[in-house]
Amino acid sequence: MRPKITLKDIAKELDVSVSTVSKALKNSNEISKNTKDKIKAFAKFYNYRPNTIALSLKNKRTKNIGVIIPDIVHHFFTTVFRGIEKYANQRGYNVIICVSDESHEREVINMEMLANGSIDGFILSLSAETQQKNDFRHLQELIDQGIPIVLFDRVTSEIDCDKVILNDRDIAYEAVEHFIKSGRKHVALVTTDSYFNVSESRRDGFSDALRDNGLEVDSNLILTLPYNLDNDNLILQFFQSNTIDAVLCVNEIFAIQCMSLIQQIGYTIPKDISIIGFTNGNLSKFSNPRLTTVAQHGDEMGEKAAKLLIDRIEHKTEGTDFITQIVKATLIKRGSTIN
Amino acid sequence: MRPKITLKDIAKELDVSVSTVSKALKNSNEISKNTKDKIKAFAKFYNYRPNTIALSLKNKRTKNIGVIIPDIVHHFFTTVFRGIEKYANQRGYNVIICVSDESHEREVINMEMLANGSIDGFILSLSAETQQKNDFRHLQELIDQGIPIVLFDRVTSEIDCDKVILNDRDIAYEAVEHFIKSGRKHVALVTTDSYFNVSESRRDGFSDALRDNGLEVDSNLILTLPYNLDNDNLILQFFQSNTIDAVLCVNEIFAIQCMSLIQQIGYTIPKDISIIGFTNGNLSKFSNPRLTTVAQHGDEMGEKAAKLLIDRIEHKTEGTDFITQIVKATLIKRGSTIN
DNA sequence: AATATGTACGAAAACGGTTTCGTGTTGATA
DNA sequence: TATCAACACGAAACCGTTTTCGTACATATT
Repeated sequence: MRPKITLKDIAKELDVSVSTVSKALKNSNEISKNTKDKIKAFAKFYNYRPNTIALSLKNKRTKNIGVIIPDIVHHFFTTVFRGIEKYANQRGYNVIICVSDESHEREVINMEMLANGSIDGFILSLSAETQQKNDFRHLQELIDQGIPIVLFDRVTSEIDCDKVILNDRDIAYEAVEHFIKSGRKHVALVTTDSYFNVSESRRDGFSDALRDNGLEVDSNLILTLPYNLDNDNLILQFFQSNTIDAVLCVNEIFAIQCMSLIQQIGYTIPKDISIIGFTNGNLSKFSNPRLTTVAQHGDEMGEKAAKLLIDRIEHKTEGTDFITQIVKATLIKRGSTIN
Repeated sequence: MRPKITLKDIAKELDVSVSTVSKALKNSNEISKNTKDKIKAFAKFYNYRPNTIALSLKNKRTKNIGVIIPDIVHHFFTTVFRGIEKYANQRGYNVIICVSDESHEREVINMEMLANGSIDGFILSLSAETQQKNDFRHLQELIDQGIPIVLFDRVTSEIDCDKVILNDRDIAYEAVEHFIKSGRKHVALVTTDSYFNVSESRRDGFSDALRDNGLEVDSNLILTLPYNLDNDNLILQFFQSNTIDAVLCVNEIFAIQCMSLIQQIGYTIPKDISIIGFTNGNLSKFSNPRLTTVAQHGDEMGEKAAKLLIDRIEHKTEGTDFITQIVKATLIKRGSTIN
């Protein structure tokens, strides 16, 4: 075993002081060429790398950013994460990730765990429970301590910080108009409980599009599903007891479930019923027919969030107001709608 | 802004020494009850939390583990990650994750980046390129430095360390026998290039099962697909120009693609052709028919890997030989096979 | 010859903790 | 009353860096 070498080791071996070694390796012109060459050669030979922890302590900057997401086995969040990681690495940052599992408590614990020096800032998407409880004290606490935070996708207006969101309302509007343009008149919405800010925005876009096109918003055509349960019966009943010729689903799973059950009932997609989902993941790409879907551009959201955060950490946005960036979703038209 | 409070701050405020504060907060009996109470109350009021970085430097242990995976937008890897994170958090560890994106260079860069003090050990699954090049010097280097490593799923016999793998050969064998028991005689395999150790094992299980059941291994019935390309034509041609009544696919995407194209050709699943895939993700759960699949129990692999690593870090396995743990896959029988 | 100017390096403090060791004060014991 | 242990605390070292400041020596300037 050949443990890592330190400045002190080099200094002792070459019979100079630690400060000389440090300066030599930074090519300081306080040190003679001769000494520098000697030290550099030695350091290179023994593959010297400065200890990151010591640097963090000294600089009070870790070059780590903490990411808290509600779920990791989830297409959208992983794409966002990929965007964050890609951008952060480019700027020399590591990413520490924690999963809140939709739990408020785990969100708080994870953030507190990381906030004691481990990271320079947070990127997070609120857990379901946090949104439900409307309890953001842990965020405010960290902001008060001077730790920058960027919220993405599941955000809240209660906290003043940089944010990255999707144009949820507008893309839902666009999706519904896409239905209407192909002659659909009975457009349904399958959504989650409204404490999710994104669900609310999507519902707004849905309703606005109907009204603007002279259609009535029928609350019977809005199905609200609990998050992680077996919803098959609710969905079946919904489509059997209502006249529906198009349905917008706020996520991919709902869309695929609906598609499957609709077909099971005996309807043909998109002839009888058109479907549009959110999240352009593999489920949408490989379904039969292919699912028309809202691409949320998670990579882009991640990159934007990381840029906002790192600029804030490095004081590049010193003094400027907090920024909310909007990522524009795209409607990917495939076989589940008439295009 | 109210920055974090340090031992020194408390000491100054209460007019005692830093050492007294430190001891008091650790409830040392060197300190009088009176002083302890005073210090604890003060610390609690100001929400004192020891600085993790300082502790890391002192203890030469960070309580961080590094995870390197080839891809994050990937069901299997995310489930493994979830297992790692869950177990690691229980034991007070954070998880730093980096994505190699199947690139050898990124794998090396990421590991070097983390190896300078940021983490106490690594859990990784080799990138495609690393397996292809058979270049594991970066791993050996870290092991020589005394940094423990646990490999999972995509492992190599060239490196001596703890490992967690799936019983790939056996489960492939079981899958093929499942086909044969329902009367299938022309079993095909859709796989990736063999430099993946897992693909090789699965191919072995496939071949062995055929031979053991008196069937011939026909190399025409083995389709090797490149990793991330549009393979539709290759697949179509494969099924059109061969007599096939069952197909084992080494991953979920291949399985879903095959299912879709097979149906497109006009065959019925599972009447004409049965399908089994690997990875029990959403694609398999929501396909039509539901896909019979090999559940790889990523959570369990992750937990096992994390346990092995942390035990190694904490010297609980001091001196013992390196361990290879095998996770037993399960065949989930659904509609794409005759059960 | 006295002074100024570089040059090349080392000592020490700092980051925020933990821990070992030393020490002044108190009360008990012989 | 002298001795000793127990108690309660502080000083200092240490982890691995960076950086400021001081300084010995050589050379240049007047």
